Amino acid sequence: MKKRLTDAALDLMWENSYGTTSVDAICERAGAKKGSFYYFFKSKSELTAAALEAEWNKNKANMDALFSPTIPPLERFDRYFDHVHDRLAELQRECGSILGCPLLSIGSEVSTQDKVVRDTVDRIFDRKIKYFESAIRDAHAQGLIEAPDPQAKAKTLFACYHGTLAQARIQNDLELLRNFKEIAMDVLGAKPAATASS
Amino acid sequence: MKKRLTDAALDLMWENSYGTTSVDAICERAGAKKGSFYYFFKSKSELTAAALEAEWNKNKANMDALFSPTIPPLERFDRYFDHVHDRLAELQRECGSILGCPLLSIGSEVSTQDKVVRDTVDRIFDRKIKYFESAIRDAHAQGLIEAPDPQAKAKTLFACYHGTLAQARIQNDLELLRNFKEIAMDVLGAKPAATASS
DNA sequence: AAAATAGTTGACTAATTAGTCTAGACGGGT
DNA sequence: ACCCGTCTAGACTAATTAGTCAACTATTTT
Repeated sequence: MKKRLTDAALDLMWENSYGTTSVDAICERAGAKKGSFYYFFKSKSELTAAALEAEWNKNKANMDALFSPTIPPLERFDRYFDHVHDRLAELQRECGSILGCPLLSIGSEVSTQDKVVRDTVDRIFDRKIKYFESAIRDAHAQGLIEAPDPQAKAKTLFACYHGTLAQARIQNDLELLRNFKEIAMDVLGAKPAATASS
Repeated sequence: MKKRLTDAALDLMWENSYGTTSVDAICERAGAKKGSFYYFFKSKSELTAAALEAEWNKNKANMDALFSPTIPPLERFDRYFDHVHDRLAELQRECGSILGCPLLSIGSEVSTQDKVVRDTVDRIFDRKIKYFESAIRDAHAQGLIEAPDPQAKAKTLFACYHGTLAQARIQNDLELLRNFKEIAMDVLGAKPAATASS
């Protein structure tokens, strides 16, 4: 039931927003009653933090696979961006909208008002950037890109990607994400032929 | 009074969010009563659209000056990013938080639910990108950067910048924006010496 | 001065909100 | 059979929400 509640919360907040997602609506979708909700979580804010952490845990294994050191470093990005693209396309079929990144949407919405959720978003962002950072460091070591400061480069690419996700959500346009691979290589300063075996 | 209402709305929504900014709160800050509100605007949603348009009009002259063709193209970006940085720093002194870009925060929050506001955000984004696009085209013409598709490059830089603004808001950290100039030049592919007279 | 227009007031509604509370269901251990 | 911790049920509160409305004032037009 705890899982049903966090799942329902994330679904609703991702599709709509934190503010417009009521506790009643979460309960209804989860098939729970108010009492259960407040048995497991002491507030909507805490549930949201738990939901974001749960989403992270659900995706972690996949992230580990996508960013496996066995894959050529720049190809990791290719696969990751493809994967997100495909998932957003699938969600669009279900709900009609490009939803972007829930961490960014929810984080940006509540950041000035809700410390618990904000800190959770912050923490998860940090973890995600580490994947970028390590792939960039590997790419640099192999001479595929020039990146003397892998962490800075990772933050840049991360920001660029999330900006694109946000735009895609606002404009409800998946097209922006279709060729983000090329944009990413551009941002990273990779030579066009450095990715695949061309 | 109409102006007082749109000003109040933008202030509150920028600092907090669309969802947590109530009509009552807007009225109180504007020194207006409910009746006046609904005399000028037929809904909270329409007021928001008006507030965003008003904010755009307030900034337009400044944007025109910052992106004046009389300024070397890459320097326009330098000045613009500096200007936004300074403004956000000033707002931080007033309210304690880095607020990011209201268009992105509000747009991302309401995009799946409010067509009026969403379309307004969309329109204003388009206008802003045009400044980037034309500066990039000029920079390309002068051989400062390689940008065969200025519009695509403008969208990329725009997305990257807004991603960084969003991160700055979520992490409440202005530092991310301090050296965005360098990041931008990196994204644009400008040679380090191409900006100033070094 | 009369009339029309523009703007203001604040009480009102009906719905929704997050969160509380008491009573009880369920199952495992003794 | 009994207890006890985990979990569920759903009525309840008190506050807040967006939006309405009819009466009022101020300003302009004729």
